[in-house]
Amino acid sequence: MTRGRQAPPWDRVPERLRQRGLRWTLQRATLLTVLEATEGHVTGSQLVEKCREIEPATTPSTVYRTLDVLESIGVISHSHGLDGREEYHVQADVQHGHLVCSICGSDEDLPADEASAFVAALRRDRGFSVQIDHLTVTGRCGACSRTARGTMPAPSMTAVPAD
Amino acid sequence: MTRGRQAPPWDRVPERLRQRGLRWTLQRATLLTVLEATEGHVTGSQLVEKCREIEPATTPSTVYRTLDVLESIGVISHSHGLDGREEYHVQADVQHGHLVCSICGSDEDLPADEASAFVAALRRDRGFSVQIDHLTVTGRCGACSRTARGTMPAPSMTAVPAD
DNA sequence: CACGCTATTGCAACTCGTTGCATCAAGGAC
DNA sequence: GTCCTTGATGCAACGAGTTGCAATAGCGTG
Repeated sequence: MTRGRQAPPWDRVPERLRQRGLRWTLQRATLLTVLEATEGHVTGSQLVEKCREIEPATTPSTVYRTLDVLESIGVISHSHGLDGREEYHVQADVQHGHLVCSICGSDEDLPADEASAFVAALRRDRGFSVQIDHLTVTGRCGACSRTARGTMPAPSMTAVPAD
Repeated sequence: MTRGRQAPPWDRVPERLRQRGLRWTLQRATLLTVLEATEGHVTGSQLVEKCREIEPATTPSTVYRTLDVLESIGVISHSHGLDGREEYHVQADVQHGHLVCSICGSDEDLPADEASAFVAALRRDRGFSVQIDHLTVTGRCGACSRTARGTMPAPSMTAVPAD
């Protein structure tokens, strides 16, 4: 999925911030360094830890606030995992959502074009413009659909004796 | 919303629990009472509070654990709000997901049939069976799409001319 | 280069949920 | 009715994030 696009999303971030009256600080540089070295998605707390490896004085609140800022200028985006926990990922070349399996926890990318019809319909019928990068669809992945016996009424939970 | 269906989802819950070797307790009765009186969605903490109005001794952990149990037998289901916080709702007659606006926070129901093509495609192409009740789509609602001028940085994607 | 405005930081306190554990009690067996 | 198994409860400690606030420090100005 590494098609074209020359400028990485984290390019010229300091300038982009300053243009908006925001500031470039050591803490932000640290976080950006971590993000540049990150592939796929990470949770907020993982980012805090990674930042601490570089800069032990890193504070959670600063990281989370910086993540918000970076998201606002399009450097990253976030969605929510199975438990609603935050998942950040650097803006990929191809916009995508996520398919998370509520049984095994697997997480497949859902390229924007696979959801385009759905997105288009929502825009047409309701004027609702979907933020695909924030979309997380929960359900049962192919493997688990075949494995898990039809025991469960809704693929809601992971376990339960059920006897 | 209240089409056919004779048996409410919370009908015969005690029996259904016992059939699985689970138990019917005062605390569970309290929560069920609250749920029966609830329309739409509620967050976990709201449920805890409502339970406390009836039974002040209510403990959060018990409520959350009971919610898990009730979800496992299909009485309720949950999805995640904008901030990833839990949103519970009693199993409605019509299965639905949610369209949450990241600007004004509005939350429209998305009836299952409006997503059926999307759901069918995912099952066909990937064997993934979507849990529609857990689906929360984030984006801009119709009103905000028209109103929101580039004022807000928030909806990362959709806008952000980055300058 | 010094100045001043205000964005940013770090801390502490707080909210929402989760989890380990010892204790309690539902409810089936006899 | 009493016993006994094991599910359920309450508590306390914890993890992820958020927020108010006073102190700090970018960075545009003059």
